[in-house]
Amino acid sequence: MQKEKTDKYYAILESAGSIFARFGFYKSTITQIATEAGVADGTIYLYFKNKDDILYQFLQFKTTTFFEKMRQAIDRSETAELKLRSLIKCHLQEFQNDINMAIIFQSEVRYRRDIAFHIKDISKMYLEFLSEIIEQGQMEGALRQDLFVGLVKRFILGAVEGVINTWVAADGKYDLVSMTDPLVDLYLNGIQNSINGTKINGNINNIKSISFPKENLEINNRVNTINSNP
Amino acid sequence: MQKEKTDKYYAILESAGSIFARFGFYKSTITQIATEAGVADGTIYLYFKNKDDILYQFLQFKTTTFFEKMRQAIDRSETAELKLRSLIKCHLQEFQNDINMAIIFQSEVRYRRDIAFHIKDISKMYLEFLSEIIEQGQMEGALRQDLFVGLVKRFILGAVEGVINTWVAADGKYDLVSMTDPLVDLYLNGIQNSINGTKINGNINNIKSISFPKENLEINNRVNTINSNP
DNA sequence: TTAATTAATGAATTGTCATTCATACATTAT
DNA sequence: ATAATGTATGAATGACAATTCATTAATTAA
Repeated sequence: MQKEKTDKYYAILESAGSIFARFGFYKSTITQIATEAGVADGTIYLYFKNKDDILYQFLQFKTTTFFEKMRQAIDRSETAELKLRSLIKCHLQEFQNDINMAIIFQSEVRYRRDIAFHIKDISKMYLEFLSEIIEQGQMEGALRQDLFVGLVKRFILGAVEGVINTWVAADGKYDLVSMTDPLVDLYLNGIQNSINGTKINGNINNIKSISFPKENLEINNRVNTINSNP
Repeated sequence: MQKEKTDKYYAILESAGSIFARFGFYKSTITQIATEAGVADGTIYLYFKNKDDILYQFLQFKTTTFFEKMRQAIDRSETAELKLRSLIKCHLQEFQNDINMAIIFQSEVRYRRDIAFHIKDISKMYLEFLSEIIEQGQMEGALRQDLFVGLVKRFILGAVEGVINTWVAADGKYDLVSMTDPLVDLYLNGIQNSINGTKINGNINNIKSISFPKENLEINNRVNTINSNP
């Protein structure tokens, strides 16, 4: 087992990302991953313990970078509202930049509860960021005092994920990052202390011009495994 | 292949639901399903084409009932706001009543894009209900005119699913249905036309007494498949 | 009551991969 | 130039599980 993270290591990781995203973890084979990475099947076992370990390391690698960027995005902003906006924007941006990661996070991670155990729970850190922001917002007086934080943070995370799922289902054909402001504005008009006055409805209107896909686009070019005559 | 939907057919379906929910589709075996249903392995093939077909029929069966109830819930209410409340309540209620279905919908369906093709896209009908409600609300003047409906409906669906995922991860230990009003109130304060006056914040405060689980509860009693020494 | 038909069984078959490992190649040290 | 060490290969192995099917049991018809 190689210790170094060589070029080959990363080639295998990225290839695995693309294969897992395309076929799902269980229907992906080592041979597929090896071929796409341009190595022999056996070579994979010089760098990874087994198939599970490939997924595990992929997630580990991606989440590390992901959360570092997220932390920076938050710290760069002052007020809770700006922090929230940065967080969501960063989330959408990173997923847009790496659709394989997006697909794997949205489907594989939720599915594989055993993986979640090893990745010290991806959503946990995210939800902690959100708690932090919401509580700061309440201190500042920008957010309502009567919020049930435990619910609000799931509410926020769930909604971003819903938007990402739609984007993934449409094969990433439109600009995801431009959803940031309309989305945050939807949150705020729920979270924001309305006594506080002026709502930020801003440029919500002109977003209508973005072509959001029809629902039935979601079932495009996928392999059907229900055999009619087995 | 039997045509009739006998007791045995339903026994197998429910058993499959429980096994799939427990181990995930790929790690579930026909033998497990057969044993739990109290039949022989071969018997399953008298009622189902293959393993995929079991999942497919399970979803078909569950969604049919689910959407019938949902349609009724909506039609029973007058205003858009009440319809939305009924929809969400019905959703949470049905999932709470059948946690196996909840688990399979939340993890398996999103994962298996090939299944979505056969189930004419579960979320599609849901999103259509939401469109209908939102547009009615805009007609009534209860909801903002400047809403981007395509985004708003994903926003709503995503947030409910986020709340359900948390509940599932906590093994359904708390009352999910009681999340309805706090959740809808979060939506409304974003969607609701604020010129329209009186916000419905109602009893949002006392919800704090419900013990929402800590994030790290999400990784409880799951089987770990990453073998240290394969 | 016996024959015909239908339903159920579970051991045997079969296909599919993950994983291994004997062999070959490459690189560095002597 | 040769040995020693580290990498890479891909055919062979073995485990596992979905599916089949010859056999048995149950039910219905005559």
